[in-house]
Amino acid sequence: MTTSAGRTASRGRIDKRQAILDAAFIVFARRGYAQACVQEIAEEAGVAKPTVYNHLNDKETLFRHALTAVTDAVLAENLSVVERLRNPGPDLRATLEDVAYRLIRMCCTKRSRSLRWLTYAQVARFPDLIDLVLSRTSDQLCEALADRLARLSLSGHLRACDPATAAEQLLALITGPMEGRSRLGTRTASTAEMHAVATVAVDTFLRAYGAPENR
Amino acid sequence: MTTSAGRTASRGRIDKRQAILDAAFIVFARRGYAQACVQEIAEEAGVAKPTVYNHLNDKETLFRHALTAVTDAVLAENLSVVERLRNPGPDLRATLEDVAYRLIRMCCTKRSRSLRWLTYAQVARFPDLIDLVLSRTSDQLCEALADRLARLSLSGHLRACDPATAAEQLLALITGPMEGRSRLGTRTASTAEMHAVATVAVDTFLRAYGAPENR
DNA sequence: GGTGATTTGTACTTGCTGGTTCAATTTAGT
DNA sequence: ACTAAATTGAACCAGCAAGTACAAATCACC
Repeated sequence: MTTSAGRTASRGRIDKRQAILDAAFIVFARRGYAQACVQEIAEEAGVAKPTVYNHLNDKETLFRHALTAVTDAVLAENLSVVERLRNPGPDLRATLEDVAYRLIRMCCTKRSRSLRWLTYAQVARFPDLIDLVLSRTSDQLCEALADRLARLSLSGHLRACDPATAAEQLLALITGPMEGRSRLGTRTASTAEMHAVATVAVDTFLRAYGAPENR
Repeated sequence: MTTSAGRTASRGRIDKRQAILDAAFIVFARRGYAQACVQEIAEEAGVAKPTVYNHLNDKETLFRHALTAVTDAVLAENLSVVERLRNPGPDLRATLEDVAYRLIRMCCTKRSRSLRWLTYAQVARFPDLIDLVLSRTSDQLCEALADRLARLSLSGHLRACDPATAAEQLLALITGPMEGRSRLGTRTASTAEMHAVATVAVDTFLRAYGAPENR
């Protein structure tokens, strides 16, 4: 932790910290926490092993920093997708299908899958990471979606309902089937399959929550 | 469960194989695969370390056998719950809520959670286990549920629909929210919370798939 | 009681990996 | 060019766990 963010005393060469964190996530995602050895991370970052320990104290902080960084990135992407519901076009169903499809694509990203997998896999060793990752992804995403659904309900596009549970269920209808179809990320789903899941999820959602004219 | 099943040539003492497998699952669930040392498994089984290697060749086969055994047990329990839909009473909604609630309770079992966690956590090391566990739990459960829903559809209790997707979505509505609420099994959900999730899941399911009089 | 197979305890080898040390080298800024 | 910081490569230590060897003890069965 020589110079963290302030950046007055510049590094001897370029800033290798980011390269190390990126490499750490890649290697952790490839091997898992226990199997990932620091040597491999150093090689992936194009750096010597002691340099890794210069920037991050030990393997655990390396893991935490790498994971939180990716978590923030994934959250930002997800939120930007949900934000599309702020201006629903005349065809609500089409807009929802578009959002659902984009969310599915996000969840199938290598980065997103690795993030879910790593947090789930290390729940025994780092139980607090579950809370951090889950609150910054699922919870905030659900919250944002609930906001949009509430407005849609007020404007008469959806029937009166509890927006929080509606959001929770819509997300479940989207991510649940995809998790099974993709074998927890082992199999890569086709575009057609993702479209199909999105369509059918929105269909049941609108049957349950749509205003009579959208049902 | 001293002597397992057929077992003509009885072991020197009682059959310790089952005790070892049970202990293995317990310890693997407690520590994770990498952190679980064979010594601890042996102690948990009340057995010496070399005895473990007498019955199971190495740590990997130990893991595989323990996991498949638990998989089969969990599947059997889940199937027995879905079987309750074979005789739906006059109140379909109540029956569905009962089944949903029981499934939720199953999913929150320590054994069931450990099974999901272990398979997910070791996907990098044993990718084939994902297929084995998923096909014997999610897939077969979904299949059985689809069978029951198809009959309900034919008998006019549900609207005409594709039973496979209906089952997939009902399971998603049940398990998805619970996975988030329980923080991937970190937090133990209250009975009230489980009932609430079951009720609201069945409600949206019936809004989307119920026959007009059940909607 | 005898016999053969199984179990047990202990100790050992082996291999791997996290983390450190250190002298030599390279780099950035002046 | 000079200095101070950062980087590098290599070696090194410590700990931990998988798997094995082996002699002593124990059990099932006759």
